[in-house]
Amino acid sequence: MKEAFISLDENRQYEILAAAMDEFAEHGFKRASTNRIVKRAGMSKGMLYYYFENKQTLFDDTLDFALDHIESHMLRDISTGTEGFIERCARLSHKKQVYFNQYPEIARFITSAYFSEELDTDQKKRRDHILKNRERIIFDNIDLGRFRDDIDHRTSMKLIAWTINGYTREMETMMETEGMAFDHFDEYFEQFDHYLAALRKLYYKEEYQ
Amino acid sequence: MKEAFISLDENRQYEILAAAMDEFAEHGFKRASTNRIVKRAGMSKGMLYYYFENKQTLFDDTLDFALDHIESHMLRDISTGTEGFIERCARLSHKKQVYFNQYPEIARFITSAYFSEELDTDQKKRRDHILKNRERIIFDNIDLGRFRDDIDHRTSMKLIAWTINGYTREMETMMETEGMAFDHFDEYFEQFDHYLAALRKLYYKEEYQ
DNA sequence: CGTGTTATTGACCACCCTGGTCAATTGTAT
DNA sequence: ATACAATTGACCAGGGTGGTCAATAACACG
Repeated sequence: MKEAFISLDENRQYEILAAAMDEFAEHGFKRASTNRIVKRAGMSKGMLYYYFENKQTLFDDTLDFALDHIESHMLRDISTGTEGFIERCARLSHKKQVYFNQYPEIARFITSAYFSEELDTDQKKRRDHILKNRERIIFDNIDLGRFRDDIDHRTSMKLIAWTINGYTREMETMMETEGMAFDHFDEYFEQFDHYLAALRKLYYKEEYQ
Repeated sequence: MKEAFISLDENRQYEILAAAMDEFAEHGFKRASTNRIVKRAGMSKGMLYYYFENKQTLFDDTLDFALDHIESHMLRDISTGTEGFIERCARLSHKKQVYFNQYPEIARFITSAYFSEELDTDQKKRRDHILKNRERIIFDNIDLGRFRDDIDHRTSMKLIAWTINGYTREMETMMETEGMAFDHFDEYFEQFDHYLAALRKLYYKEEYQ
């Protein structure tokens, strides 16, 4: 990441990084092609090496950017006071959904990095640290009193988390295959509320439904 | 697929096809390397072309084999009489789990083919036909009377399917990352029964729990 | 206008891997 | 000894790789 790149217009920076993220996400580091990256970004081969030292630092800088971005955009301000587990899952899920919709390149890139064996030790550490944080926060400050008592609370939480993940996964694939437009967005949230109401009826005591 | 391959020992045939499936699953048709396939299969380059015409027919024959295999091993005898939806999902999920565990190469290969744009029209048709069948059977002959009536039956079925998929997905990733041995298999089924009992308590009328 | 600086190009490099071939060798059964 | 099947891996032309660099284009300042 040379000064030439840093002094670039911010939007142009993002376009280039997005091209790199798309390519790295699809092929991994080793099989990613710098030729395809410059083609995607609409620039010449020379410019890439005017902006970055080499393929490795391009990848490192891109990963740094992506992790910074997801930390500051998705993981900031997700802590709250006490709430029900269903509400917690729904909130986090919604936040994730919005982020994935707004920055699909970053989301895909980080997802692929999650399974990658090509990261160095520091990068793996940072990636795992972020994921650990997310897992911790989901069970923090939950009002367990809302759960019906004839089912173990841990069991309820597992089942609810699986259910809501299933719903969001189905929506994701629907959006990917059909290319969901913004007018379906309301419909999506209506449906979501419908299912959440059902979940409350199933898992909560009557007074919390 | 020349006679030389057909007259081969069946196990050896499978080893070679498995090597091809691994490679195609990981890289898709175009980026798959015949050199890596022969290395995985432990044979020389020449033999591959002694057994198959070229890369394309190798892929076609491999896909044919895989689709035949999954049809006869996983999709045969999955129809039954009437049963509850939870029991249906659990049964199909279990069957899938067992198959994925026994033939992971085939499962991965077909999964990758599901998203592939590199198939020809006939191959896409056949692939979609198999998947359609599987989707149809899941809602056939379900005893809807078991569901509690204060929640819409379609809603219940959606929620249950997402939940059980979530569980099996978690088990799959656990097995992939930790390399689950057979001694954990019992534990896995115990847990599964535990969650199924909870689901029955949640979604069924009292007399069916 | 000239001059110096920065941005930008794409032809070019040596290298590696590709799908596929084939003459040569080994194994085997008669 | 002979015929035939199985098996090898060096080899091919072609294409893609990460990376370089001399040549320009664009622009700023005087």
